[in-house]
Amino acid sequence: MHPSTEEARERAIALASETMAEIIDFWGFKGSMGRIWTLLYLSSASMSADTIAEQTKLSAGAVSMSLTELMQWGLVSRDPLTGDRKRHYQAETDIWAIIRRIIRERELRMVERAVDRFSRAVAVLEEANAQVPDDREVTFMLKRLRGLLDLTRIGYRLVEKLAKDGQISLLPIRGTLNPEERP
Amino acid sequence: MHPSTEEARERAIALASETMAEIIDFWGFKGSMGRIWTLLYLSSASMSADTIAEQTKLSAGAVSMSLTELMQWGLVSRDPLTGDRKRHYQAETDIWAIIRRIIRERELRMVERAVDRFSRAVAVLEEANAQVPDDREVTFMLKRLRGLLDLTRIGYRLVEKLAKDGQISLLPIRGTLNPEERP
DNA sequence: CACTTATTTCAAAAATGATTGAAAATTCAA
DNA sequence: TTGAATTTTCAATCATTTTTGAAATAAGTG
Repeated sequence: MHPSTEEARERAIALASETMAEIIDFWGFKGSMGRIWTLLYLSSASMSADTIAEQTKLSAGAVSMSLTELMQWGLVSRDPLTGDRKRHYQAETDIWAIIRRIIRERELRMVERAVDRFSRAVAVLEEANAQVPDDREVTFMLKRLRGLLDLTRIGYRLVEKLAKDGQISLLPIRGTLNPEERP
Repeated sequence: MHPSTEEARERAIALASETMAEIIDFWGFKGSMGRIWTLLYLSSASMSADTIAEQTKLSAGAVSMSLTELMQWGLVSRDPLTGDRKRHYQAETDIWAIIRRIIRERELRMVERAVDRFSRAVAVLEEANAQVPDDREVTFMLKRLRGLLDLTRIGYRLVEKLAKDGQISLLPIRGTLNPEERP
């Protein structure tokens, strides 16, 4: 760690961690989680919470909470071998494994919930339709809602497959998205 | 539109539009955009802004702003044939086309920006490395940062392909995500 | 143990994002 | 044109999320 490279290292960290903050924020995590992960990812040595706080200019509390969440998602782990009172943290580097876990534990659940709710909406309308048949508007809504439900189910299988083996083809979607236009 | 089906229709709309609000919010749009789109999508007739405001309990201003944004993303269009002073709006129903447009115009740009910024970070370190060769830390950071950049570039090509023809395989990613572990 | 240091928790503050409401601008029918 | 109706804009308000800071808890050391 030559001192004269410090400025360059700092600039690189700033650029990379801001970028990662944006990406991770887009995925619904706090930007500071992205910054902390990047800081650790770009450091050859593991870091203590107070060093992280210092470098990211976050409070001790914020760092503690972010680290907890990062560890819950498996993005960061504790360094077991550190001759120090303080705990040290290191970034998980298998990014593909991280992505799969997040897809499995979060995106899949979201799509699952969507399938469930769209199904309930369809059920409500089917019930009304049984009571009062031939209501034009109910028939229309049912058609569209079933299309949405079909699509969401396809999405579920896609995300499931992606989480499982990192392979995906969107081909089966085409042509089923506009159910009312089917022959 | 049999009056006795009204309650069922309202329940179905509430269920579906809440679900869509969640999904769209996750994708970084305002939830109310999802609610408005769903309301229009489930209606056989196009709707005026004030009807939308009434049904969604949003202010005229919020509806106007949301409709503008929805039209910019091609999620909603104006109904050209309406014998009415007021403008009427209708939902775009080709969901696959919508998804592709959003991927093309938004996700792709985000990944593009990320590639650019990671490249700049790499350039900064390469410069430092030329000045002061053999700095262990700079070397380490370069290795990791190049891995991140590679990965982002693969992501770019993937998203590009997805936007272009709705087909994607993540297979090429595997094995390149952990660059320091390559043979 | 007892004591110091490190970490977590959480209510309050700050920051950010969404919505309102009313004024300004635009549209359209007469 | 004009003027009523509609739509847009935007500063202010409201709501949500993130961060702080300090007290409470836990962990490690001698």
